[in-house]
Amino acid sequence: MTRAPATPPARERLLTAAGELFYASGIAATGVDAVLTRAGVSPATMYAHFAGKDALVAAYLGRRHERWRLTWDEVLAERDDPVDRLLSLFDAVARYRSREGNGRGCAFLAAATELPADHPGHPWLEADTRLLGERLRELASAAGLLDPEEAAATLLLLYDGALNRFARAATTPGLPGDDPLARARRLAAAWIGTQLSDPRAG
Amino acid sequence: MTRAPATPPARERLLTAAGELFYASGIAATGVDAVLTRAGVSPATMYAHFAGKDALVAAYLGRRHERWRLTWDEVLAERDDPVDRLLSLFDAVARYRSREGNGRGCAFLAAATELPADHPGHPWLEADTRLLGERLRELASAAGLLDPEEAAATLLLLYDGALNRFARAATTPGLPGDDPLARARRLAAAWIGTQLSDPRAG
DNA sequence: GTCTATAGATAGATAGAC
DNA sequence: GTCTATCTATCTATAGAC
Repeated sequence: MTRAPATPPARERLLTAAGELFYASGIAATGVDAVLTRAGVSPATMYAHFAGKDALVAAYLGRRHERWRLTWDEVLAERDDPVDRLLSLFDAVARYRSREGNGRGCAFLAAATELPADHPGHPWLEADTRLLGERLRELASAAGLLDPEEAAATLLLLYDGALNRFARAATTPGLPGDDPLARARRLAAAWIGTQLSDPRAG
Repeated sequence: MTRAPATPPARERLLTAAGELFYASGIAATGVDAVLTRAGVSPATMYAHFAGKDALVAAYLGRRHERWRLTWDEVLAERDDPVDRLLSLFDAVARYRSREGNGRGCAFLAAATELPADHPGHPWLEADTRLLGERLRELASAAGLLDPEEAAATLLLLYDGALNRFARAATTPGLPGDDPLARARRLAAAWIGTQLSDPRAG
């Protein structure tokens, strides 16, 4: 076990700076130069670690996906009740937010608007969506919901809604209602209730 | 009444081209040059009509806001039942989409990620959110819902969710469930039902 | 109102030394 | 692995003519 250096290596500082700037100001609008300045790294060093800006963007998205997945894993490991496990999506977002402070909504959806389809970071956007779809289907199935596909679609809708509301709130204060995450969870729980007692409702 | 020219004037062609490119590829990623080429307009002409790219972006957002508002007005004018009027939000989105074909979700939310807070187009992002909040509150109130604030927050959540699902579907096919707009409307209608019969549910 | 040609700023990326 | 200095392409914007 090696001792952690006082200053993280350049690659690490680059990813941290990229994560902050790309998320806060958008990917296209953030120049490589801004990332370098914030990281305190020289251009040559960056290009020694990453093939170019595109590769840095892809690494940023990959790291974000990984952290989100681990957070969700962590929350899932704490839940036993099948319905709680299905609703863990919203608890995981809350935990991720308290940790990483993503006050501007979903980084992957934002990136989806900015990146062309052939961008090297694009697979991570697909991975994010696939993870959500597959897990929600499995958890809905395990919770005994008759139509896991329908359940996954409903929870995904509420999840996307909550994240989008964060993005909205970041630009315009004074919106109706606060804590969209809690609201989305409540709505999801109520909907799941209707599915358990009467499979044809909803 | 003047006759419409065979070729729209440069200003019009610029706004059309900007609308297509900014929406499809993102604002920051789209150069003025690309807009000029698509519009078939020279740089000098563009700068005669708009102070700069920022002003063009603001005009693009303003036009989009106006068209969306008019579409919603139009749908509202066709509805008499108070609950139908509240749900008209989703019908208006459907009509707007069939007309303008916004297959990538909400342009204002996408712009919110890209534009800095002091950008001249920013007021339009706020106008979009304010329009949604105020109208939904009024319509919920007129529909006799006891807590219009709560209703507006719920419908806004579902609206944002549906639009985000479109953005997601544009990058990753094969998601659970289709037609997020119809799903959002169904969920909204069901929720409104619980509010009318029992004000404390939900 | 519209064009051609070009200036000026900034972005992404590289060379070569330590 | 990391730096300073620089190159080149691109982008926004302007000058001056028709």
